[in-house]
Amino acid sequence: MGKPLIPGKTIYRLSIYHRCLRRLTENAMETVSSSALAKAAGVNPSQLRRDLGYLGTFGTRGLGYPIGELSDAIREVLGREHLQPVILVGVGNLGAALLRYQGFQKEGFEVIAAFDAVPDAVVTRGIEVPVHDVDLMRDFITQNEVKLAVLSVPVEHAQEVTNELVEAGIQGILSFSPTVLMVPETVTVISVDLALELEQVSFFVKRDGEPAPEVPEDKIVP
Amino acid sequence: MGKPLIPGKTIYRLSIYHRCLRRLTENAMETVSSSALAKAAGVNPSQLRRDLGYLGTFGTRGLGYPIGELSDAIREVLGREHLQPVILVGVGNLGAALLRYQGFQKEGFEVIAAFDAVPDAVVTRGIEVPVHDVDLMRDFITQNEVKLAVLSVPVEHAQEVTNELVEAGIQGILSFSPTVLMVPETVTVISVDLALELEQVSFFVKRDGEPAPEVPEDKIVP
DNA sequence: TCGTGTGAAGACGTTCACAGCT
DNA sequence: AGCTGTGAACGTCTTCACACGA
Repeated sequence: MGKPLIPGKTIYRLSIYHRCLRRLTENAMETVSSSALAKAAGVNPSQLRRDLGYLGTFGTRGLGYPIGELSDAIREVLGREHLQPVILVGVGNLGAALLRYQGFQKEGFEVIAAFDAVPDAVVTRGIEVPVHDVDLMRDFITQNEVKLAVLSVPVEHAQEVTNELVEAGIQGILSFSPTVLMVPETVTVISVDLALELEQVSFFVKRDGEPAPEVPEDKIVP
Repeated sequence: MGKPLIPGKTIYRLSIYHRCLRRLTENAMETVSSSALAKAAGVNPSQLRRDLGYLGTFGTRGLGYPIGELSDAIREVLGREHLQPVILVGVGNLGAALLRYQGFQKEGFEVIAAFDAVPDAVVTRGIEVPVHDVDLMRDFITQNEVKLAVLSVPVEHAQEVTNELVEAGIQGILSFSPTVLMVPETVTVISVDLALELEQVSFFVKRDGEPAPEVPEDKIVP
């Protein structure tokens, strides 16, 4: 069947719009125009209308979009009607910080457990999530039907742990390892490579004060 | 003048290639073919050749690319011949983890100082970088001619701190705040939004075990 | 023969511009 | 008048396919 697929980039922006809409709701607003929401999200109004077009017809010409309905529609498309349980593997510097980080909760994700090769060595100050030995990971995943994992193990163990995750049934991985992970086509991996992002910034900073040569579309916030 | 500009996405991949090349150098290799390097970097060989084409003509037909020369050429284009000093602002959970994180150093960045509104409250275990009061930030930036900053303050202070950074002369910001930062055109901002990335993964995880509907090009690692 | 370099085609994403509804 | 929805133009990125050098 022909699918009315939504482009990946649109999905990303829908998440942004969703967050903006939430702030508007708190301010007891009822409708937004494409130009207002676009400004808040840092995109072109035309692009916003195109993106929202993928959801169906929501706006009222001359008026704008109903915030509540729009927000619900986005949440449904993103598949975020229900809480998604997440596990985190690798409770080192970064992993521990991510466990203390409140941002995932705010966006509706619950990190229900963490795993580490040496859980006893983990400094659990400020961490409320239980940290187990990585040997227990597989059973935990199957028993709790966890689909999402955050991977923050050292790069040299990344592929190995990924294989375990995949075998246990994980279907999506947010990886912080600076390496290319091999996974079956059915598994989604998104990599956040901190050093690489810094390198991007560095490139666009000219040494002699001239303006940046080009705009890296996605990530730039005008 | 007509500029032979390198596309933003190519810049990003050049960083990846550079890292892969380093690993090859360690293994005492002298040349690579586009297909081998492409495989390591997780991209299409054609794309790799096109990307390297922006650097000039390096490869030898029938043989491949000389690793050393290629690596140097990329480093030059990326402007990474010399160490770039970086400061970090906001030493909370995430900020502290980033200070302990070795990945920036590995990629040739030196975090020379950190700033926080309440530096005394910061747990500096394992942190070698000095943490100063944010009041000292401005002078530090001007005196040390720092161009790059990592921003990991709470979202409600992000814009305010950004303004200070920009006024002090910072030209590139790697931000971890889930918000749109307003900066002059001369300043580059790249945002890493952790919750949004997790939301991306979540979307591509189907609830009924069918394969992912589409590939988010950039981030996916095949 | 092997593998680069590149014109040309194709896929994709963004923006314009305006018709049409309220 | 104000603002959405969308065809069409435009620009960018990716991939193909093959000529050519080693």
